[in-house]
Amino acid sequence: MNAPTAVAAIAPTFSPLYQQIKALITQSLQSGEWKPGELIPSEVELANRFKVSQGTVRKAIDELAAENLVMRKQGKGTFVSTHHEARAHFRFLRLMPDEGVPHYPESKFIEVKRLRAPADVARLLDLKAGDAVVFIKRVQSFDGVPTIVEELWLPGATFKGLTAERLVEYKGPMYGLFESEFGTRMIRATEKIRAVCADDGAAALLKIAASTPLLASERVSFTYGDKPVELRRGLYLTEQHHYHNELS
Amino acid sequence: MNAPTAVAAIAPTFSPLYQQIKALITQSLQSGEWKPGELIPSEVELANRFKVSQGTVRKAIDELAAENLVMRKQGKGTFVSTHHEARAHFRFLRLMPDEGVPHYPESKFIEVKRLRAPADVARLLDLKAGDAVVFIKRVQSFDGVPTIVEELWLPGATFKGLTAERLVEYKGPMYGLFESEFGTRMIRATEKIRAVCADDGAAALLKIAASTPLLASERVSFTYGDKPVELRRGLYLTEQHHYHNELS
DNA sequence: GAGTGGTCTAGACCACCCG
DNA sequence: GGGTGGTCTAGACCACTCG
Repeated sequence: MNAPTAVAAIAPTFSPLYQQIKALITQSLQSGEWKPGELIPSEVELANRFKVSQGTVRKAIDELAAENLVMRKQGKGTFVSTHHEARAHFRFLRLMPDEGVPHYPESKFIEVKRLRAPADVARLLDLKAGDAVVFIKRVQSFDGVPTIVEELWLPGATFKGLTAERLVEYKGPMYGLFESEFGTRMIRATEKIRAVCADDGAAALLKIAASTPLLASERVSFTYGDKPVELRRGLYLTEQHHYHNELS
Repeated sequence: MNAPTAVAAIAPTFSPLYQQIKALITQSLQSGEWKPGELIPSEVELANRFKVSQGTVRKAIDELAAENLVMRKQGKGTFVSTHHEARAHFRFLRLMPDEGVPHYPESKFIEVKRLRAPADVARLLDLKAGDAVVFIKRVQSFDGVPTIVEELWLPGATFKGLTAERLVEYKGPMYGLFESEFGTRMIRATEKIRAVCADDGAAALLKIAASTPLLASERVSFTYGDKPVELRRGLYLTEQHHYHNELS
């Protein structure tokens, strides 16, 4: 493996063993061999399966834990991460109340429909313009105060059978629903944030004056293999809340 | 070490060896034994010094590297991180151009003076109201377009001798100056972001209409030991730029 | 070729959880 | 008491850098 060839090696042909193990474990996560919330085999068991030492498996799992794909619990084992836990809820929700403890908002769905992807949406979701997408529009409120108006675009192929009923009856974060019902786990996301003036539509939904300044966020979320699976455009009212970020 | 006592242990008295080593190395970084940009002793050397195995030193340095306090370079050694490098420049500057490659803005200083800390500033900087602080106001421009107006508050005791001249003549990011001239390295920061309307002052400096929506950021930066050493309140024009964030 | 960080192994022991 | 992850060690070898 990684033997020199007659021509100079262009690409880095060397891949550490623990990275290969990590890739194998990731495959099992992706294929659903171990589902979110479940216990994965112990380190010694995986070491035997892959014919490597425990230390090598350990280093692979270390990285997966750092990327929030699994969670280690001393004395119990290693578990597949899930969006169904308090810990995970605030990983993607960065809007915090200026006073008081963070909590999850209530959702009201305005619109849920299937349509064909506009060019800009298609580009961000790695689809072709005209491909089927699910469009969702909702308003979220903290303690009854409408604060977020959000439009989501999801690849239609992945989210077949997603209806307004499913969304309404489901309690908890939407990423939990996506994970349980559609086998799609959001791993990471990139966000672009700017300041804008509320247009008439947003102003009406948030019950504020038009031209109130709002935070505008465009988020693209990715699942395994860096595949984009959600475009979310949100407007945030930041009178009683702020977007929290840690720079490190 | 960590011996059981007659009474039940209340606090977790156990601290892994590598954490203790990490703390010792951090002390040396803080004390200036190894300065930013410099090479620190090799892993074997540190292992000998601390009478532990190389693996233990390695794990300590692994964490320091993950926290951006040091940088490893295979074949060369481990270096103390510094803000004088391209890599570091965009760790704290999250405003990116919508088009084109990120680059550093030019600064124009509006005001540099020493005064007594208002109550809110004192609280965030862990000072007493009335303590001496340095106040800086500046405008930053990308390609000649004024885009950021920023007010900084710094503890007067730490930044003795900081003058407008030093700021103006210094080329490069301000954190580089703070590091080189005042021995204060910014390690991490927390940021609160909201949308606001430009007031007359900001509008004049940014050459925009009053009531243009702007991103308002309040950042508190910390040095070693989680000590707050900078409060920065910025207004960002997001017509041609956006605040970039990675959620993971 | 010597020195550095990076990988891999094997084995011992510790802290934690649970039946 | 037996299983799990967590720590620590000692030693071998690999990849990279530089004189």
